[in-house]
Amino acid sequence: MLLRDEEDDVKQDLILDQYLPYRMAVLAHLMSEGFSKRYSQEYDMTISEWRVMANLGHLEPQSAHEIGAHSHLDKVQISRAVSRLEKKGWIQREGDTVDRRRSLLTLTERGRDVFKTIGKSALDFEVDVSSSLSTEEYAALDRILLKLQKRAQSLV
Amino acid sequence: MLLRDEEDDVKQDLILDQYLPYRMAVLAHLMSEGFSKRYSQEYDMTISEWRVMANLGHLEPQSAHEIGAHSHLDKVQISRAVSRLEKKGWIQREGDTVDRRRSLLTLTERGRDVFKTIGKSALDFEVDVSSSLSTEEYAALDRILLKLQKRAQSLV
DNA sequence: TGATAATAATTTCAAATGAAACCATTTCAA
DNA sequence: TTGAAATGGTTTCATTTGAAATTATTATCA
Repeated sequence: MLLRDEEDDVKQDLILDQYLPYRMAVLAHLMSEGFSKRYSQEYDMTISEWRVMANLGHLEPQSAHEIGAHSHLDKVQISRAVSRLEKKGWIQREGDTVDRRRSLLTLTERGRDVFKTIGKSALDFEVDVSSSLSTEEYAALDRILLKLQKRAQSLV
Repeated sequence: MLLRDEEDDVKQDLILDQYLPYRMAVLAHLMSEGFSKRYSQEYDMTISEWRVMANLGHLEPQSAHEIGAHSHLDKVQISRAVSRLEKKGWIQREGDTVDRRRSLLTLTERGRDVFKTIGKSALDFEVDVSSSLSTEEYAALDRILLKLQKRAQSLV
């Protein structure tokens, strides 16, 4: 499709507020701000750490590499997040006996509590944000994001 | 609205790929990657620099403060971007005679050429990414993003 | 087999970033 | 007026980040 402005001409010049990648960046930033504002009150946690925990909360055990494949974090970010989380006592590593390069990561009991608490608050936040949308709009957004992500992925 | 999963229960546990703020972050990142991949071939430019230039490309002159209000960049980022851009010879500052704390920024001729070239490529990229959407979907996305942004803004 | 390549994860080092301090100027209010 | 507060912008300093190098282990295949 061609993108057209109000006069139905093909878009000629770039206006930042009307530019999709910019709008996505701003919105993603606002959401991340808004959410981390909630949990950082109680817990000191970075985005990377949160993503690692969320992955483990969903499936355990996983290696750093597996988490990387499901979190859009690179191996350095994960390595750092993991060592911070371990220091906090929220996750633990166990050497993989089959492949000794890897460690298998699991949440500790305290880590699981933290995940549950923050996870709950994350879902609340999502509900809050998307309360501005109708059920149909939410469904449309889901479909559209899938398409865009697939397409954007192919362009990287 | 309540968010429901496939079994039509209210969402109970957080799954990262299905979590809106995460999906937005990933998509925004993919777009920014994809686009900067195109222009960074020819021009060495950061996101902050690009946003400053895009603002000036749309409206000149502007002070750093005005650009900040339209770019979601803080004053430190802008100050740095501006001095880099000036060093490259793409923008110029002129002291504001009315308020001598401010500088009025404009693109140089070369800067405008750069803006035009990259702006064109940015629009091409947007067309590419959104080619996966129908006209209706694109319109829906526009509406939805406006709502979400408004809502997210109110939650920060 | 054994040499080479590939993989998982960590470390290093330079550059980017953010928060707070700072400077210059302007606004406000007593 | 004039002194305090506010504003526009820059600098400083400590932290975070990313790319490339490094270490340890496993896979490949001649």
